[in-house]
Amino acid sequence: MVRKPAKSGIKSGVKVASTRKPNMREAILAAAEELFSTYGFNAVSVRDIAQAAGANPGSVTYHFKTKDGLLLEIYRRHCGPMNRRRSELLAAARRVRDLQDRLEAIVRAYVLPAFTSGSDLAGGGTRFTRLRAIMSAEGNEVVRKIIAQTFDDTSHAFIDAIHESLPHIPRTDLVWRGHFLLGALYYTLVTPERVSRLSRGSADGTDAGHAIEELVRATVAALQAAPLDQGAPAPRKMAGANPGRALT
Amino acid sequence: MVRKPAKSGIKSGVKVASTRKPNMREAILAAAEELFSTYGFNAVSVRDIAQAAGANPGSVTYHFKTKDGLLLEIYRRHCGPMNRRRSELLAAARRVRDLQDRLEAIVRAYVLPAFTSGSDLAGGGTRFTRLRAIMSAEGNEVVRKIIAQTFDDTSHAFIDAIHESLPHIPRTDLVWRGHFLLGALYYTLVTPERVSRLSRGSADGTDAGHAIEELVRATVAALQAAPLDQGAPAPRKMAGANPGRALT
DNA sequence: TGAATATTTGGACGATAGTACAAATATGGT
DNA sequence: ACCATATTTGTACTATCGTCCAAATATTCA
Repeated sequence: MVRKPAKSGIKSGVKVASTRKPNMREAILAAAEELFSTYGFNAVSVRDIAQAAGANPGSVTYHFKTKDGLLLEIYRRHCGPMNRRRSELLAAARRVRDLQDRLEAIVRAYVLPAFTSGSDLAGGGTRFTRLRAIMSAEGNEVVRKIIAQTFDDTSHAFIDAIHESLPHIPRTDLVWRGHFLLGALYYTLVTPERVSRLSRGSADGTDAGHAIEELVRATVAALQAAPLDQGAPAPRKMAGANPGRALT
Repeated sequence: MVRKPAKSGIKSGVKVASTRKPNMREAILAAAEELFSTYGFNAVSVRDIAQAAGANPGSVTYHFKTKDGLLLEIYRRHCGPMNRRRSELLAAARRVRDLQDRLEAIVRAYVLPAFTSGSDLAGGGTRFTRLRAIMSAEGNEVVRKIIAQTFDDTSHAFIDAIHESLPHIPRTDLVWRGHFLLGALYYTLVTPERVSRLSRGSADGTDAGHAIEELVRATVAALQAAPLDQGAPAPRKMAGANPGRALT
């Protein structure tokens, strides 16, 4: 890691009785989640995590075998609950009668679980979503597999639900717009203070509730836009759009 | 770096006469740009760059002093031309009579320079934009300063132009939607193959022209959406939205 | 050509990375 | 209390990191 000049108040080599962790495994997971989601996977060392958790570097190896294993466990922790919550909200949204309201409910069902932390572990919350954002940019190998087998199903379900509300728009366009939604969501969580700066203080980038509403409003409008002409799109390919890249 | 199992055809220690670089400095810059934009700043070592450029690790130090200096020089290379092109296109867009067309032209003026590579260096192209995307996620220290003093002006100019076309929408909402545009743009460049996969082959995520059109269409619609009620937004703050985070 | 300068080379430095492992300690059931 | 097991600790190993530097080589220009 590069940052964090200030050493925590713990003097090296001195035991701190009051800080004894009842479950070190959980403490390591929490510390890793926080550090990874802040600085990225590559920039954080196992020793950084151990120190932040008040543990010994060897403990990390003992509980999770490797650094990748630790990342894997974090994903395992959150993916299930988050997607389950999404499914619940999606099912409820599907029952909304008014088509306009239903579409908005669907989008909200997708966005909300990424922000709220549920029972502080269940949904995942902003920390985990921020982690996913960083991992998608860094293109981590381990994450790619988890995503493909965990999130693609959920994404399909949402696209399908949206397609039902907007049957006149080709699926392809809806896929693109869902893709844009995810990008906007990630970027909002990764750089919350930029909005504050650009709007000269009139908006607060750290106001999650407001961010959700803005995102939902914008996404619904984007989804409803007229589809592109099926005619003749530009043929040019992107230069070096490296094939093995990550996702979600 | 973690990937790239296959060693390039160059045998170690054997001179390759035909591959002699006339300008090693440029070769290093190109290699660094490609590697950084693919694997991120932290995951790529100076030695990786030197090898990819057919240079000696010491040469990198000689030309750019530090790894950060190399990154800085890459930004210097691209920021000027890209923002100049944006200004040109924005000026032209402002002259469009029809309000709807003008708005679309403005958005296109923002998006286009991020995709096209101009004279293969001038505009920057997808490689540089992909690099910016990754750097914003990794939260690099060096980049933060460059962004604040280089891109914020441009962003303001675009927000202002959009505001002129949509005077009934508060600036705050337009800032949010511009923010979402940038996130969508970044995410599209970072994970181009995901769209292909989710749309079951009917769309090609590496088709830059199509991506641009989809992005413009969606963004214009989002910008035109009715603003949020000024009423009572949710008060909750995002957990751990770490203050020192990057941007653009 | 020869001297001055610019660049490249190869090796080295200390720091830190991920991981492994034996010894020390804590824990829980009988 | 005792033993078996689970966990924590401290340390060490190897690999690689960014950076430095003196010598070797290329280049430029009077």
